[in-house]
Amino acid sequence: MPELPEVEVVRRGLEKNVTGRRVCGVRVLRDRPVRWDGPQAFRDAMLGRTLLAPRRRGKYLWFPFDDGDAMLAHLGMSGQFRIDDPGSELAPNTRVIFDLDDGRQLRFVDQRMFGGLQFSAGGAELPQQISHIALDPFDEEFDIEATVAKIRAKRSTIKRAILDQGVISGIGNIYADESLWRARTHYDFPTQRLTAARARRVLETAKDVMADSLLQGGTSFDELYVDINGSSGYFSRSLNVYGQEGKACTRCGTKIRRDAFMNRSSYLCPKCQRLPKPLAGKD
DNA sequence: CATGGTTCCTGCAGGC
DNA sequence: TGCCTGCAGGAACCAT
Repeated sequence: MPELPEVEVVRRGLEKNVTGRRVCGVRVLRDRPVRWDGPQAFRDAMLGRTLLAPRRRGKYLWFPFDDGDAMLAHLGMSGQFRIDDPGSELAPNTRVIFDLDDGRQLRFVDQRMFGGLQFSAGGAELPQQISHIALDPFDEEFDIEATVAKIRAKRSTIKRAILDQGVISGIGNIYADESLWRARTHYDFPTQRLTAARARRVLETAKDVMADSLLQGGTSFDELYVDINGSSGYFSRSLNVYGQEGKACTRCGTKIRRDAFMNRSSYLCPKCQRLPKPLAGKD
């Protein structure tokens, strides 16, 4: 599932391959992933545009045009960008194809179609559609102390807070679990009871985990996440808790547990990651 | 307004 | 064998 490191791997691949290219053809094979004003309008808006180096905030990616507009993209669960020769076989679930002026194609592939593409008028610097998305920890302007304060002010729990893209962007279920394990913090730790030091540690750890993953090309479990050439990353080998139910914690040997959480999963070491003592009750 | 639950999608694994 | 259910999950959307 593409989270920040996976999206960044894709962005880097695209940067090398689409920067300066002009879009001279657009084919929408499936309407659903086009999240803007219908496929025909999208096609018209994209035709003839010259792409600059793709940019990223959190899990969002956008292609600025040389005229100030942009195409905004999100990979969702299973989205991929591929650069291919026009004659090559289409990957299953290819949704949109862009012909580039160097004779190659940029293809958007997405099995589950949680991802999508949209046109963003004036969005080259920052698409207005994502102005509510917080900075990610790799952004030069990311303010860790402000983020710590934001988290501690919430009436929620730590994992919900770091998954909230309006608080800090780029973190999904995998890196949330891995970060909380490394920071020895339970996913349900109440945000209001976090010390500033613990909140800071969780955020610093999240950046570390994602940086480590980036060095290995991201996390891949199957064909659902690959880079622009269709290759997988290797970080799945380094996972300590995510998907490791029943295996021994690499720190203490306790069996990793899977809890249902937010209609999905949370993996944790029940010994390393504990809840704070309950506050004295009113009764 | 803040918070948390629901929903969109497809393909695959596991049970019967 | 084949059908059915559950599960994977980002984020928009909706209800409280």
